[in-house]
Amino acid sequence: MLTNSAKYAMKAVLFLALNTNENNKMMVKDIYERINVPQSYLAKLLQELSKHNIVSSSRGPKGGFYLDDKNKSIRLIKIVDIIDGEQRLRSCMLSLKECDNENPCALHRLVGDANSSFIKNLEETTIESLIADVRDGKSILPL
Amino acid sequence: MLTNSAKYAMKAVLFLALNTNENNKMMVKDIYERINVPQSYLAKLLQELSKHNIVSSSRGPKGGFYLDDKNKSIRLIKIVDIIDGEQRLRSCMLSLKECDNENPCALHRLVGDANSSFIKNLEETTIESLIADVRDGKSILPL
DNA sequence: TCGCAAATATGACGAATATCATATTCTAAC
DNA sequence: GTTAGAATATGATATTCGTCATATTTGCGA
Ligand code: FES
Ligand code: FES
Repeated sequence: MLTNSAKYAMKAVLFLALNTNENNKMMVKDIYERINVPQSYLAKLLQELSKHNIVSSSRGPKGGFYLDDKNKSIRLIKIVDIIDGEQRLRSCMLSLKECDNENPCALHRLVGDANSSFIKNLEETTIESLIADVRDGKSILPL
Repeated sequence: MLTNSAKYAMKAVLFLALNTNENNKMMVKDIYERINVPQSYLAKLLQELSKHNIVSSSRGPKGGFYLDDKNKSIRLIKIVDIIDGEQRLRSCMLSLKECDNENPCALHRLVGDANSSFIKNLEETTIESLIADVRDGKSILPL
């Protein structure tokens, strides 16, 4: 479903959303232990996300990664599409084409609307709204 | 979610369920094109499934793979657990532990009951009942 | 302006998945 | 029995994913 890289990226972005802003940046070396992602790997992922403007960054002393308000309004789907590619999440269980409700493969009804509703949720949910749940204690940021 | 191998295995088993029985076996070389799976790869998968008694087989002239009635009453989950291992399907979106509804991670509600209901369906559905849909034209076996 | 602290770029390596190939073993049929 | 046709066992290779390491670039602060 999601690759490990995408999960790490999510954790990182969510963590940044909770702990940073324009005036409060964080460096890779201060993040990786908190979210349990290998340091260099995290660096690479954040650089990739930065290149695509999902997260913001600045170099030099006092530099680091952070999320500004614009970043926080980004939808989750962008993260996984950038890290995993757009295909991975959307391919059918049996063939390699996209799901087709008209001509469902034998497994289609087993997965039900599960997958498509998951995708839809990713498309609709912004980083911002997701972390609200964490702040409210409705969900947690594990590890 | 499912590995490519698991998808291939599913296709193969479903195909065998539709086209074989004790008196009507099929060889790898007559199957692989029909389900669009590389020949040697399919062979390996079927051998693995055979070892675990998901499919039946016999060697020598007139031999091949097939599904008997007992095989057809097997539940789909066994196929994926054997090919992918039991963990893969069941790990949480963000951490590596199993999902916990008490302490849901930030993404838990996005995937909703999607994943767990998919697993449940796999646990409940037998090969037999699944191919009934194909026979009835309710679903297809793609590629 | 200089030096240092950070991200960035690049690429090497390892591990798991996907694929291919071949030698061996079993067995039905003659 | 012998033979030929099939699965089986084994392992080599390719590709993708995950991880690590390092040289380079950029910009803040003294
Ligand atoms: S058509 Fe195959 S999962 Fe939807
Ligand atoms: S607790 Fe993370 S997906 Fe369920």
